[in-house]
Amino acid sequence: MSGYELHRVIDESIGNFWSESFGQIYPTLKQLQAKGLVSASEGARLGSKVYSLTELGRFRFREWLGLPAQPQVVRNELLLKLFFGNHADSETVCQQVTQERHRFEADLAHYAGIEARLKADYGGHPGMPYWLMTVNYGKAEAVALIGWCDETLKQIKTLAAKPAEAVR
Amino acid sequence: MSGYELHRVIDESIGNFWSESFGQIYPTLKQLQAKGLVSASEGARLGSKVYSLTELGRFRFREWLGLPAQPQVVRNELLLKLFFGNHADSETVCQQVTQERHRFEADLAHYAGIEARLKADYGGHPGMPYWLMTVNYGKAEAVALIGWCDETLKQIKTLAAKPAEAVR
DNA sequence: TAGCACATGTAATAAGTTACATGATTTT
DNA sequence: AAAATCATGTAACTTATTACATGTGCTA
Repeated sequence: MSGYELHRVIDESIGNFWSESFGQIYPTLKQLQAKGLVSASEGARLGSKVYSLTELGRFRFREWLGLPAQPQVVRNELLLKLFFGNHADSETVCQQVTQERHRFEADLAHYAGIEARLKADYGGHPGMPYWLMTVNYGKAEAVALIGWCDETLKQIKTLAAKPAEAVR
Repeated sequence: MSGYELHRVIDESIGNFWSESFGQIYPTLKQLQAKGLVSASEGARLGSKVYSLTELGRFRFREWLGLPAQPQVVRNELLLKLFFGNHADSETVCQQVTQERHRFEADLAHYAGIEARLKADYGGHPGMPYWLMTVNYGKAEAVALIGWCDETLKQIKTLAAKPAEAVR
């Protein structure tokens, strides 16, 4: 597909856990072409290009699938702020946690939408079971962290009510 | 504290969800000093500096605590590979998921260690309840995702056994 | 014909890691 | 005396986003 199309498809399919900008996509496609991993042909419009994996590219792709996935470096601003929670008033901290809870709720709704659209548009596709597994990852995470938000909000309120007991 | 100490303390306290390298720490301390948010004084060693928050710095810090936490852009290589699971054999995919499961188990053990050390070394500290909340976040996430790993591994094995039924 | 979606690409900027260079102090 | 730890700092590099510049082709 074209770089433009690639961008849209990435957003729509794996947007929950991956993203690429045009500034990455276009230069990378050129590099991949230089390495012989993709080939370009004329698109429908003037100046547009349609890329396909070469045989070498497909081989390298499968090779990559077997390489152990590297975990990314996590930077969680909510937790950073929560860590210093005793320097803020409890309302401020609750606001932060509540906002995160809303975010996870929105994620869940989003996942439900994706799942429905996926099943409606691509029923029977061999990739489907794997696509749903990635959605389930997000769901499992969101459900667990909504539970954490609720528990944490309760704890913060308890702390605010009886600050003397909090330190025990 | 000194830049060096800051690096160590960050690793030991909030290392689960935040990290800073020397290449960030030293230039940033200088910038903070230029802005009047921290002040530097002579350390115990020749050439070493000990930084403290100024009153303005402490004010800005509290201000920052109230600003809504921004979620970071997630890039999950495991899910990216899993998404293309139908292009690999099921053993390869299982390996990836199993590796992730090991990672989460290791995280859990790590959190247990942190919690024990925290309670032993800083019992009664007013920050403790908040510190434990950040640990609990990691625990909740890890437990949920270990569950997802188990469920996913089961599904992949089912797919491998009856590929024809998989797509339904 | 105006506006939107399609389409490519580069430059400026941001954010951060790694490696290197250097040296003091403490511990073994 | 050697090794480890404490300590500062810079330069090179990597990775990625955002904004900008430019233009095509369809549709209301």
